[in-house]
Amino acid sequence: MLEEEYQLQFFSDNGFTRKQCTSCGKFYWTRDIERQTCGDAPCDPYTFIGAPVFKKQLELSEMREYYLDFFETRDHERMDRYPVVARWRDDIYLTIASIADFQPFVTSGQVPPPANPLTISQPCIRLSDLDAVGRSGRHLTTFEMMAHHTFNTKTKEIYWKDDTVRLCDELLTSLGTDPLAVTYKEEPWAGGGNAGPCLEALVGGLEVATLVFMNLQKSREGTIELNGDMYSKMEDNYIVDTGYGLERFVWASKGSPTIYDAIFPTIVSEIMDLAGIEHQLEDTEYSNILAQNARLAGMIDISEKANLFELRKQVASNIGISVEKLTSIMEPVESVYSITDHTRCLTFMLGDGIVPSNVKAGYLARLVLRRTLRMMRDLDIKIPLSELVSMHIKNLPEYPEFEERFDTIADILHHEEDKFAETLDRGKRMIQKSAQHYKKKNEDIPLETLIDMYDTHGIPPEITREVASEEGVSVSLPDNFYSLVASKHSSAEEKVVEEKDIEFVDRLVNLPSTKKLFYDDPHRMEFEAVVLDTFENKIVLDSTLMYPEGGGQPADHGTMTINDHQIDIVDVQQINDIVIHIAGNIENELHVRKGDFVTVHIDEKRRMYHASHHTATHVVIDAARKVLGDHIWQMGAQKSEDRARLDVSHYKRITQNELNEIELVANQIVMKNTKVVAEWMDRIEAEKLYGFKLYQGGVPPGKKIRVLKVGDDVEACAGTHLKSTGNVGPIKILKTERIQDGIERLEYAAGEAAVRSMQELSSLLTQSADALRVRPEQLPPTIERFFSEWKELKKENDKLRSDLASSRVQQLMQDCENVEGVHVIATLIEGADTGELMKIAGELTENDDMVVILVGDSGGMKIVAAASSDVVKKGANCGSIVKAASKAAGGGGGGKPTIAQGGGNDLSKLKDAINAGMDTLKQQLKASS
RNA sequence: GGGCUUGUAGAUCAGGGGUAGAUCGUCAUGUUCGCAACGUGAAGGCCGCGGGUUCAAAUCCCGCCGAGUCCA
Repeated sequence: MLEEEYQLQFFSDNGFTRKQCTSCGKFYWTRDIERQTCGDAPCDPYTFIGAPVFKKQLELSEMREYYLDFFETRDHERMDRYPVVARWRDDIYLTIASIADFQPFVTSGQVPPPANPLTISQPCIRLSDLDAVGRSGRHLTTFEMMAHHTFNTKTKEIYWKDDTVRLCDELLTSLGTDPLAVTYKEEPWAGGGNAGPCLEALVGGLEVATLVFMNLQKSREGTIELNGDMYSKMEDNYIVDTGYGLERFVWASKGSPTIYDAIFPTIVSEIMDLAGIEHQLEDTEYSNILAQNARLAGMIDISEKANLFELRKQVASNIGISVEKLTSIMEPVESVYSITDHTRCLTFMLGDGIVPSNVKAGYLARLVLRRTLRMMRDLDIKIPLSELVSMHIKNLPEYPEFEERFDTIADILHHEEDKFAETLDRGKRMIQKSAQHYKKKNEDIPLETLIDMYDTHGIPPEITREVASEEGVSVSLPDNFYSLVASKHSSAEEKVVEEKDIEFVDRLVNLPSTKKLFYDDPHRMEFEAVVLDTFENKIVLDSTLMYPEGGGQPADHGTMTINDHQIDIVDVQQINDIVIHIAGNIENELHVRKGDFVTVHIDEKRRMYHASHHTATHVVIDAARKVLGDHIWQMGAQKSEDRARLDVSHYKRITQNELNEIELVANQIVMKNTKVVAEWMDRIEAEKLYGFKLYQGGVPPGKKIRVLKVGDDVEACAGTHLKSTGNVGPIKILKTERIQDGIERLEYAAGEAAVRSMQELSSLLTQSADALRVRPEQLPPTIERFFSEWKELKKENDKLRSDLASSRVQQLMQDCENVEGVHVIATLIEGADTGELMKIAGELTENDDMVVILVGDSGGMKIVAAASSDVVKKGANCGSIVKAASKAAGGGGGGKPTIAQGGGNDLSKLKDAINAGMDTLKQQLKASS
């Protein structure tokens, strides 16, 4: 990054000099002429622990208010926070920074900022340093990024670097920071396709703020290189993106040994009590250990296991105790810190409506939740998670929405606890079995099993080791366990590259946006338009009434007439703002040219069916939310002519009662017959008015969005709809399906389709009832009766068959012939199937010196041979007897020496089969005698 | 979105082409004033559903449904 980017008027006016750090070699700005190092760890150790850098100690809420108020009085507009789950983004699940609130449309300039300049304190969640949380003394999964942002354009600059640094500096000094202690380190920043110069504000070894001047974007033609990527200047809009860590400010104001003791001391101490740990920060020796640990951890990246050991070694030697002693002191304390942090993370996640799942954001919630449960288990903390979350909610009165949602949150947590307990139980049984297996072989449990337990069954390796050692089998757990798991995945992954009509897309760039008439004129089904371009079977018009596929609503169909020629339009797609009509029945050439006038008729029925299912979808989600709760979010939707489906987030299976209730409520909404209202609104205004619930079906681009109200549901929606809910007609929910953990799929039909599906259902009923000669309402008991009778008859049949078999045994004994000194019975048993033959054979061979070759003729030819064990000793092998016999019958067979079965299709070969069997038996007996 | 595992008696699981099993639980019965414990015996299975391969499928293959889990 260029040096002049950092030459600010503010620095020269205020006696700053630019220096190079003697330790890391990076450049920084300071007022302190004596200073040698940049102020950042590891060049400078933490000095604020035990010696706060601010004059006053402030709690989280006080500090947040101080900050927001500071910027508010300096002409910044205060913004409400955004949710921690980034519903408005499709590239990230969680809000990771304050600027994420304004990406991508505000930062790209497509949408004007909600205020300019603005200030906000945005709760963020980052799970990338999960292992360091609790251990480093400073890492958190959840933090608030306080920020002031400006969005500057070519025509209007609010403020840029000078004012940004000035405001930051004023803020720090207003809190009582010694101006000489503040340094600003130059550190170019890049992320998410943008980049720019950046200054890190450092006090007492702690980075308290990051001031990013975003003025570059990734570009192939760019001339500025950063981290191996090329960037070019953004001329039209350049952005001040700052981030001040609220929790760090509070920590710096208190100077406590760890950030955790600064921000939620009461919860930490409550959990310490529960874990039976004496957490006496007044105890100077104990406090010193924590402080030493945090100071050194500030200088080492402890996500590596080896580094953690190194940290322990240093702290131990500084304090003069053994590493083992230190570890035994630190580990439980670190776990408590981590539990405290993680439960706060869960509070925000669940409070903002994430439903734990095995996919997407829900998976991240479950990951944090299970980590927490594991640590609680290790510390033998037995209270439910909901109580810990409840402590956080009480501690966060600034977030009343969490309190409101607590019942649902607690329910979700209990549900998750049960699930994890079941997973662990299942896992333990598997490990016990596996351990016993290896114990017999006198071996350790192999690494493969350890990985499999985790990867396939979700059992953490520590638990595998623990359970195995209870069984007396040892397991070696390598340090790089998780990367071994990861490598197992990466080797199996492959990517499929999609081919696109690049040539066509390139031509689209030069075309104007297609005028979409279907919003203003939703009921007109015929229009004329001018052809702007064609490509193979694709036609672009200047305007259209045809709805392109989008928002789960399929494209309109129709016919296009040009002169006397008719073309079927079988698909309509939208690329950027251009609608493409795709023809189905072209033979060699499209009889349409640029500039032609065409008349288009839309398949009205299809459109109406789609519209009706689309409106019904909004009705159903409204009903689902009313019945199941506010955590219901649309996770996907698809409409067709005869049905529609909606995927919603929900943490348990929808019961039949709930389903009935949803169906009822949905139909009540229909019967209320309220108007369906669509209006184009300013995006920011709509978000302010309705919140992010707008984006159930994804985030549409653009400054203005189409806001659609159906019943109490308000969403950004581009689909075609009916005029009022009454027009939907009946809604019949056809089924639910759990497509993923935490996601339920509802399938339903609306209007005519609903009537037809109900007719189908009742016809199924009457058909079933007719088959049983009963009235439909008699079906359940009748079927019950039939089924149990069927079972009884089956049993009786079995019993009779075996009775029959025994009675035949007597009779068959008379047909016994003597072959090579053994008793042989070889005969046809009419109407017998394999099972019957087996029974007879089994019983006959209870006699000594007995061989039977039985043939049945039920469903083809069945052959069973059996021999008593003494004959087997004499060389008889029924497997080969049956093989030979069934081969003669044109089939195959086999089995054990004592008993075997086979068969063939050719009943006329019956004699041949018996003879072949006999021959084989004779040979066997001869051979061994 | 991708990967892996899995579905057998009320529960937990074995069997992995050749007559469906074990343990616990249930019921009956014996010993007991009664209970527990124990002995003896019995009941209890569309082997998730539907196709296919085969003489033969719980078992192999395909599809569907259900459950679990790791990752992006």
